Amino acid sequence: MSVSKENFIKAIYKLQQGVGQNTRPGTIAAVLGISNAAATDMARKLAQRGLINYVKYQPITLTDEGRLMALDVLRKHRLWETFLHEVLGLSLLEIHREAELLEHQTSDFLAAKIDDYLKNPTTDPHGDPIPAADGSVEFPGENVVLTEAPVGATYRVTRLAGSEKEFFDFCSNNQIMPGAQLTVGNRYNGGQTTEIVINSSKLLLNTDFTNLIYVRQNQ
Amino acid sequence: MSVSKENFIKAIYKLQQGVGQNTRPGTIAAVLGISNAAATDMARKLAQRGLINYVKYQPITLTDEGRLMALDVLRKHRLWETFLHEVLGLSLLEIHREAELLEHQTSDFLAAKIDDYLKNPTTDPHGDPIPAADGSVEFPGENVVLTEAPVGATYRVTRLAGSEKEFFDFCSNNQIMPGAQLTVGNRYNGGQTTEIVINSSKLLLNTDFTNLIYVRQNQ
DNA sequence: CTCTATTTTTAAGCATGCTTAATTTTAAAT
DNA sequence: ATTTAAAATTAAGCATGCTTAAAAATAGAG
Repeated sequence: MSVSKENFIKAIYKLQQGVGQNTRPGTIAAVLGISNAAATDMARKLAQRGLINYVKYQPITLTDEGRLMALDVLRKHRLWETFLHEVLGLSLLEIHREAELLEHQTSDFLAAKIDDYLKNPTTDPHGDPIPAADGSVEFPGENVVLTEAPVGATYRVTRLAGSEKEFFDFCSNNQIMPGAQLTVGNRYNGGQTTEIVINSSKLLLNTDFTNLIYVRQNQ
Repeated sequence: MSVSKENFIKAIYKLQQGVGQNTRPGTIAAVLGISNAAATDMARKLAQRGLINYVKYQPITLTDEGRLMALDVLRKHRLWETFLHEVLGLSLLEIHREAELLEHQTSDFLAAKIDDYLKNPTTDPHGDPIPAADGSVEFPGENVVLTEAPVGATYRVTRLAGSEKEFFDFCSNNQIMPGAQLTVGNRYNGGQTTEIVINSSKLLLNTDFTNLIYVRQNQ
């Protein structure tokens, strides 16, 4: 399978996971940075190979085979991220960039070796679950996006879902990382702004950041 | 630069290193497993980009820029081989196969991180020199191919230049690896067969294997 | 319910990196 | 020196994965 096809399948999988997102050609095209026409074209090809369900003008869904392929790529991506972070000390931003390339050139054999070396981790450094070789995934339990976490409670960060330098720089400058503890102090702006307290600093975050931070309530 | 172009440039570099080999399109095509026509075509394109010197019907040479590119790919290949061998415990055969893919998807940044982690190795597990980031290479000193090593002397293995499973299986079954000590006992068959003693076993090797084993005389 | 704006699809075209077949050039043998 | 075999080159064609532009379908606003 080609890099383009793997990325297309992966994009569909991720869009299906996200809330308020759709898997229409235009959305996929925007994610991948290609034209709508190219996305439609690719959809036709992948449907023919039995990887997606595609009816003209309808949203796309993955077949079982397509889902397995997406999970395979995601597995390799997240194994690399974990490896690059824990072994080579790359930052959260850097691991994404490198894993994006390496994921497509990784044999099942090599993935298994990395998995062994890391002692079969279940989440990557961003807090995303790492699918097993057979495609099974343990979805994290009672996670909630920070935008919607009730005021007054204390949480642990479980996941940083961004991919931009600005976001990771901010997180790293403020010790926001999976495992970190924070309290939601208040909400302003009709819910657009969330006040959190972390490491005795008070921060005001807008939804562009709080939508990317997932937390789990303590106890 | 594309994977095809990188592999083409790399093939030229390696053929230039080898003795009794040439850098004509047909030879390159055979190494890469493509048609002569495709090799000629690629030669024209790379010459246009200033990476090779190409005159119709003449052997190809690398420009300075092309040589640097070859060394960059080779550096990444050999860093990966070293890393996969030393950290993940892959065999000499396995590291080649995996590095062949990873080498093209490795940023200079990542290569530097791997290099640091390994404490700047100068040779890979096969005994091949690892070019530095600036393209400088330390060629091993008084190496000689086992086919031509004088009879009666004792040597250390410096390099295993093969890429086939059969060769590596044989080497690994007989403790032939960089650093191993051996004595050349005799030569038969008009030089086609070399008798060596290694680990108190006597082995008779033909040129298809002795051409791939490099040694340095003790002291 | 109709019109319009948006999205999707189709069509045509392009670069890359291959292929096979035909032609040209070179090299080797007599 | 000439013939012949091998190698290199050119030409034509194909699949992939894109592009832009035009046409068709859909969804949303009024």
